[in-house]
Amino acid sequence: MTASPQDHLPEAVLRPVRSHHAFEACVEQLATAIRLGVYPLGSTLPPERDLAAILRVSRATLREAMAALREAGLVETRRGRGGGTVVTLKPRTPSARAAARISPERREAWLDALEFRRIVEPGAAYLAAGATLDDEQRQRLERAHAEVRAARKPAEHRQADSRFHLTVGALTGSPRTLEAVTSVQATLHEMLLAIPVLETNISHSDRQHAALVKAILAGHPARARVVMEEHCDDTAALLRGLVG
Amino acid sequence: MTASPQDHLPEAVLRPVRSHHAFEACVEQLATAIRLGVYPLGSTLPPERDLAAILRVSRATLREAMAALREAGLVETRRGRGGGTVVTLKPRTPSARAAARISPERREAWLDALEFRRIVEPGAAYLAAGATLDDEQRQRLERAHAEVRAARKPAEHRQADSRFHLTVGALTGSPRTLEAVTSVQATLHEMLLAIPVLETNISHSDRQHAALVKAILAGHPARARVVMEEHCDDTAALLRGLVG
DNA sequence: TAAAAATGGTATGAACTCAGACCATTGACC
DNA sequence: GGTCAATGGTCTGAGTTCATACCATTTTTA
Repeated sequence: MTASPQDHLPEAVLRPVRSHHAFEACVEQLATAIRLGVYPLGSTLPPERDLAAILRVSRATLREAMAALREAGLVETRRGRGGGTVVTLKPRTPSARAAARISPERREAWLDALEFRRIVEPGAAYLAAGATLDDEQRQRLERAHAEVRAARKPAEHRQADSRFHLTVGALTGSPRTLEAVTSVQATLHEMLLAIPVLETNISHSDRQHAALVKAILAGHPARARVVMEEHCDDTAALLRGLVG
Repeated sequence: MTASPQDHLPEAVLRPVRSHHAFEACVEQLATAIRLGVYPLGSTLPPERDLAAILRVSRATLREAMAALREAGLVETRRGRGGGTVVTLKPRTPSARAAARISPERREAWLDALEFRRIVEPGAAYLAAGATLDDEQRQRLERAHAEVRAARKPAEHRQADSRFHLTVGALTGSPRTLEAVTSVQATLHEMLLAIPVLETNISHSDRQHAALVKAILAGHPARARVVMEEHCDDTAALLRGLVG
């Protein structure tokens, strides 16, 4: 039994406790959900009381977050029955804004996200393919895929792609896995908006999506994982070249 | 563009923002680090000011957490130069306490952790084997492995095993991956203490550890991943039978 | 032996968060 | 048209957390 902490584990294992301001964390989550297209343009967010319960936060705090979202132009709010908060943010066009200078820390975080994604999303595909899916779940996956194919503008395509990956994560039935996929997609989305990326090869990407859907619906975990790995590798290769 | 939120993603994507009390989160993290053996019996925690900085929390809040740890008998504190807070918690013997009744929610969370682990730890092994490791890192891995083999009492073996897996996570160089491994190991540790598990097959487990170390040091990612997958599957099969 | 340094211990006022109650507005339903 | 339910808007007092000092104790070092 040693009398000193092991190796350099301590510094690496202890993580910052959540950010001071709860309302900032709420803004973060809601803005991410909106940008990723979980709540698309024109959709209504849940009532404040419900959202507060979901985020485990007081209504007062949630309302601060909502005010910030309103301020930033992501949503608008109407009172009264049938009212609520509606998404007004149009999906941004990728690379619409010139890439701001990227801090080294952010660059590190981005590259880390790509590595983590290479683990998490293929794992999610594996789990989803191994799960027994009911008809509704199968339709959900096919609908998400159809929306990606149907999207014409780059901005819509980007959101539909996020939703597709989140849907795969949701099909795993594993909350932790979905949380990891969400976190990874949020960072990926941030990267794709900040980097003036060349037009991605959409048809190539769609062939991979199609193969993935097929493997999941057919219940071939190993196949689904390989396809997702290739998909992640292709995106990562493109992005790494532009970031690193 | 629809006018309603997509599918059932919203409920699944939005996560509770944080536990209300920052000091509870600190207690949680520190207690986990101590129980997992990151800070073994007799080791000294970092000074309060440093810990507060690491956890991004005020010293006042950190001290509340420390008081709780003292209260619970995990640590003792001495003042003055050369003083500090020392770990006094002896590692618990697995299944020393009769299994308390396990709530359905906890059971769900545990099963979820096993699924997530099946993704994360093999992924970490893959990354670690693919990374170029310097001599110190290689020695760290071998030392962690040696400590597992050297451990005689079940309680010490349990901690050494945790540290071994955390070490693999740390070797990936990916903060997100290490965070995921830490979270998974914390839940796994909780399970192993709460369930009156049969004596695990230590020699079997050690053969897998040895194969894993070999694959990582030799730089064979695919091999490392397969070995870790089998290792996770074996543990999971054992635990699932007792939990589910 | 005295000073300095490193550590935990204490105090204070401001900012944040919470829970719960109540108010105001609007649309749905009878 | 009237009633009511669902929704956002407001208020308040208590509990938490923070940042920043300053104090007390012990060991190291000059």
